[in-house]
Amino acid sequence: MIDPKLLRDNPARFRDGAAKKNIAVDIDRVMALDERRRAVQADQERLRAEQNKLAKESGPRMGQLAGAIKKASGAEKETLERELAELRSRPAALKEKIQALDGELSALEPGLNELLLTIPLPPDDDVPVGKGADDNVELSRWNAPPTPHWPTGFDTLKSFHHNRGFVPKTHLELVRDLKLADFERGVKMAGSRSYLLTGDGMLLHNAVLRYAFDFMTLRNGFTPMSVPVIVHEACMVGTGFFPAGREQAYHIEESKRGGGGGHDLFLTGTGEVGLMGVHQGEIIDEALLPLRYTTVSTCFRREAGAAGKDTAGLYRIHQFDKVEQVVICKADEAESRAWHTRMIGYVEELLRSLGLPYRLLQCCTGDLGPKNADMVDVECWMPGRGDLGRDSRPLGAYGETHSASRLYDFQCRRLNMRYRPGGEAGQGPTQVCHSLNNTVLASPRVLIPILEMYQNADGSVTVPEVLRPYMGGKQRIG
RNA sequence: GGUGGGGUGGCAGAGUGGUCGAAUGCGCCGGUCUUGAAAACCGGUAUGGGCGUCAGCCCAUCAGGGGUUCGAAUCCCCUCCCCACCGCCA
Repeated sequence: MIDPKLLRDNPARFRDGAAKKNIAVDIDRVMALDERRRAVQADQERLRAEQNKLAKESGPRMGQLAGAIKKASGAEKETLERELAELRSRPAALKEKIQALDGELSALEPGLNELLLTIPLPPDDDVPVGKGADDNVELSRWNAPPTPHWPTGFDTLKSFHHNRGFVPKTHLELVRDLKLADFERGVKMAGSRSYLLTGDGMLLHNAVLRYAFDFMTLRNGFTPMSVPVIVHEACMVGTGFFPAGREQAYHIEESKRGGGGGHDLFLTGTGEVGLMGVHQGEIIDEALLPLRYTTVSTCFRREAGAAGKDTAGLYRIHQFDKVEQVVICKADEAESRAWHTRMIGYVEELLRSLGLPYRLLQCCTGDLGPKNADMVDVECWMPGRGDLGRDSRPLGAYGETHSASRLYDFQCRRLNMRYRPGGEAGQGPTQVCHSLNNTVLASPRVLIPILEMYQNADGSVTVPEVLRPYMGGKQRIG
């Protein structure tokens, strides 16, 4: 959520931000509702103050009178009753007014709160303005240098054949021929975009996840975590995936079961939700910041609206596993930016160690979600992807494998995660934390570049050297 | 799933209709004393929101929601969570 105070001070900034992101929100309506709410609230508070004062002043007298009336009779009783009735009439009138305002508030607030949740975080000024993915800007490329295994290295400007001397198979062909995955049975069991990983396919999947997890925890000091992947709606709203992405999440309607009770639950589409939810509603000890968490978790995505897109293979699927990194730091733009660079750096180092050519893309404003101020995607080279050449074989293309988001306080405000500057003894108000997140590695999607890049002319696949310890020393598949 | 007991400030723990945003202890911060520290003593110490140029004022919050009442931490209803025992279970 954005800071309502900032909205009041500078609505134009949020109007612009939403426009740049291509997100439709009626800022003027939010402002009007917000103003009305505060006016009603102020009225109500004034009346309450009066009510409290009256209760304090005349309350005890009322008690006395009520007691005296019980004992009294005749004219005396009548006098007392009259006095009591008079004392009661004023607070009673106040109460009616307060309740009327209460009614107005409860009619107003749900709508306002819902609208506030839909206002996106404005993109940073240095994010290029654009309509969609086509306007993203390439920041850098990394091409695999020569190795003993591949003396030529790999240059993505040249064809796979030129680089390696043979025509590559696509990952679909490789997993079929090497029996690494089974799409037919996956679809039989769970419908489209479902799959099984079998044999060496499963081993490779586990190996690369474990390698990435160890890379973040053992080598880079991130705290290893296991977090829930079925969560309450509050976690989804708090992390900013709802309401905008509601259609993307699997929904478990526990509340609809017989017997009543039970909260609805949602399957998370990324470990980010679980990691960010950990400290929901907490005031974090400043000395513990920045929190650096990493988790490996199964991710569930409905892929609503993606019908017909990337339907084949391991690219776009409903269930996958992902190592995710999250940083929760102080409210400081420079620190947030520094972490962003660092978190992308981890991914670059990881991909380089795997020998996978990649590029960094600065996402344009139109490609940002509601919750980020800035986002950098990492795309790996996938030889079996892209347009077909004259031989009806794919020419190769970059495919998104990572996404690094910088969110300022957008998430932490919704999650109510704060810290007190100056620590325990610190004076002054609490501050909302900043948060960032970035993929470390998602599999099986990353198996696509691994299999396609490491295939050999004879149809086998070499196991990347860094993964061999995680595969019992195995050097080759097939 | 069954039965019983609970949920109060950073923590522990009082409080069963007004004098309670809340005793007391611990912790924490500041001070006195001390060569220094400890002890002792004194003072301070929740969060969110609104108004105000400042000083400050006001409102809300005792798990959450609703109700009774002039007035609720306290009474009533619902929900959630925790603990104990029993049952079931990977």
